[in-house]
Amino acid sequence: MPDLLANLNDRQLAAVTLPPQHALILAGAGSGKTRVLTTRIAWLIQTGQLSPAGVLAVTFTNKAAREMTARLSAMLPINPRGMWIGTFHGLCNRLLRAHHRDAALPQSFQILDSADQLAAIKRLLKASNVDDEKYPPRNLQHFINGSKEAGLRAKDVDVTDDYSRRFAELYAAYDVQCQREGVVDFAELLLRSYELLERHTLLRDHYRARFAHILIDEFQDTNVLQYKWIKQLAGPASSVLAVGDDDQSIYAFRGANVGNMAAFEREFRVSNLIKLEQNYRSHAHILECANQLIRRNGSRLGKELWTDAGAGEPVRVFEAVSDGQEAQWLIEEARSLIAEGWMRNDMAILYRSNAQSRVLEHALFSAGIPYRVYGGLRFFERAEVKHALAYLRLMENPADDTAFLRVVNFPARGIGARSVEQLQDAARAADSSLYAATAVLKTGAASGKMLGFVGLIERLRTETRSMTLPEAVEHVVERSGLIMHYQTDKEGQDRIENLRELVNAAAGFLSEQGVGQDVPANLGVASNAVPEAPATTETPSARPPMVAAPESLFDLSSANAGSQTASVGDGVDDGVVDGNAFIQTTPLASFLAHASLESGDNQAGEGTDAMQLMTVHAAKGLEFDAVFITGLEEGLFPHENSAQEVAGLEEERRLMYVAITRARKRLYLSFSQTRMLHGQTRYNVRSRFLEELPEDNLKWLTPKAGALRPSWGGHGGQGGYGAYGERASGSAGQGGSRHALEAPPPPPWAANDARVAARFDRGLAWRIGQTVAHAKFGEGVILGIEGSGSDARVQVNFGRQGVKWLALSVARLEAVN
DNA sequence: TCGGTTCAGAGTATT
DNA sequence: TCTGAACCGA
Repeated sequence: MPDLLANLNDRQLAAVTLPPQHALILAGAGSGKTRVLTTRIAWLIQTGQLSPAGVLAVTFTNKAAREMTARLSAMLPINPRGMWIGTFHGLCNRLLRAHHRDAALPQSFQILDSADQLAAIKRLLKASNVDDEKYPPRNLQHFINGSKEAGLRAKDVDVTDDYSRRFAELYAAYDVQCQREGVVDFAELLLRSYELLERHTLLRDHYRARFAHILIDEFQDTNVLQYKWIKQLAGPASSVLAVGDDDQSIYAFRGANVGNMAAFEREFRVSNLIKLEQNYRSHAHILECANQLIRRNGSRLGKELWTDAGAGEPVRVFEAVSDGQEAQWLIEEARSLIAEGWMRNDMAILYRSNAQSRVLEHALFSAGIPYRVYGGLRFFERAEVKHALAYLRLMENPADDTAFLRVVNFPARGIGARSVEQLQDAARAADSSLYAATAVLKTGAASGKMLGFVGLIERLRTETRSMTLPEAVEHVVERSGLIMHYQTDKEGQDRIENLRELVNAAAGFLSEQGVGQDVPANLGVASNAVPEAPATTETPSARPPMVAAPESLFDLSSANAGSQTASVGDGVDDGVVDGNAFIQTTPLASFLAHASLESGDNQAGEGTDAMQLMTVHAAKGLEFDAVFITGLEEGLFPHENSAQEVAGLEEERRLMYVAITRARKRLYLSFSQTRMLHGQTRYNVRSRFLEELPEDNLKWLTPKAGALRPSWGGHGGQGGYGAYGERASGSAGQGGSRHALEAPPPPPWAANDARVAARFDRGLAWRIGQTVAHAKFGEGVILGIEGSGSDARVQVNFGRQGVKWLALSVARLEAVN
């Protein structure tokens, strides 16, 4: 047996071999966090202190869960499937499937992703005749999710005025609608299983006794509800190990509550706080920058990274004239790295916002450098894939109105908005699903077409009955008419490819689950083990409502005392319920859940050696030999929407900290004096974060201009803007860049720069782009000029002081340079 | 039901 | 500048 503890440093060793008590591990970037987490589990099992079934390990992303599982199987000679390792949502799904009756859900409840949820909300607003101008669907969605993530049902929400009262009412109506349709949104997965555990004490006690060790990754990213969920599952005999890094908390905007770390320390009386501060990733110059920067944040738990890997190279800083020039410089730099043998895969370009990628992509494309952009549409989010899934969902759960509406007329079968509205009215009157309401519709051509659609779904269900999951998916993709529809579409080839890929995904899913490929998609694998078989009613009219009436919606408690005992006894201990959630339901249902919970990779081409482009957020958790952090400008990074408040600014600073700590060997920071944003050229001041880095660890590739002042000052003519060659040779002269650029041909951005330059000279005393000084606000750059004479006003970007309009007759401005 | 036009808005994002 | 959504006419 391999020695698990070999090569751990003292702190890591201490964390891995902690006694069974609650503990908080403050794990700095690159400090071997995942290794500690997995080795801890392996060590506990290997030393006989813990059985695999006693493990609950929670992550945020499927990727992290997969990595943990993979590392564990490499360390231990056991099948990690017996452990509960997964995302919060994945584990909640598992819990709810296993105890669906106690949770008042149909066994094959469907999961709404954010887009589905928004569609459901829009439908609700329309049905309730709500003015969606006054109550925008997106706001309501935000409100609902925010409330749920705080652990609040509609009745618990603080109502302060008519407006919020209406929101709360709509929240309640939305929950009723979801319940009627047998669907749950992401937040509901969490909240529902939280309530399940809260109300069913037997169930809760069972799991509390079972999970001897609970481990949570990225604890700084947990929201209030997730923390409550953990508290629900942690019993008197459980040990909770929370691993996180408050300095890498960058998701407050989506509900993460760093305060959970301090709360955990207090509420669990944590006596074991271990800091992992030795960094195995970056050279010292890079770490020094990270440390110095993050020290400016208040209210940290406190941590300083160190390395014994040596100083390495200083961090290079480049000032560009335009975003185009920034991109061009970056390409030259990347090219020389590639020439030196660096892998493109090991080089990343980071930016604060997605909009910045365009210029970079354009330049990379023109230069013929392969690149890969992270983000964007994921596989299961593609329209054609969602269409196919909607057919499958409808087969599984006819009450799913969201799925119904998505495909009732796709491919087009002559069912227009009018017919759908009629159907919706009928459904509302009968308090039934749209699917069931088709039987109620008596008259009109609409009725016939609707019945035809329902007939199609019924047929698909019957025809696929004895097929395996991939066969069934293929059958549906074909017979729904989707393939044929896309064949006539001239851009449909890719979509057809994706539909074929969906069939592969289904096959891959089966083998991942370790289930034979010959199991019928529609049949419960172990349906005998489940008290009630899935509903198999044939006709829509005869199909009973999927779930209990809305009145009983949140009555998860007393009435079920009997079944509570039963479900614990039923399955938990003989492994049925605690096994893979797949076992309790049909392959199709679990595949659909899988599709919702794991949106899939966003792009192919992972194998190719390409430069990696992504936002700083997306880079969290990754590392690269060389990293370019671009667009380090006030207003962009830190972003103008965040820089006004201390909390916002500190999160931006943590974001910068995350960005810096991605780099192993070489780090480049760049900013540009001008940047195209929203179709307009913006004049920017360099980011304050650059001032916050220790000068000793930096190497300026361009001369460092005075504080926060662009260096092009008052030169208005075009000459100043062909300055790239000038500038670059200057930096080479300073011994800066290794590959001096010698008077290149007019670069592609020159034209734009010339336009920019032309705008400077308006014959006024002040020019756009000019640097000025103000007694109170300091130095800034003129962004715009309005009016004339005594009415003349100028708009000035004072960097951290913000953008101000100043009347020239009042404000005393001085030209700088 | 479709295709075109018009308009507003534009940050980061996992499940 | 670019995108997505809403709207209108055929």
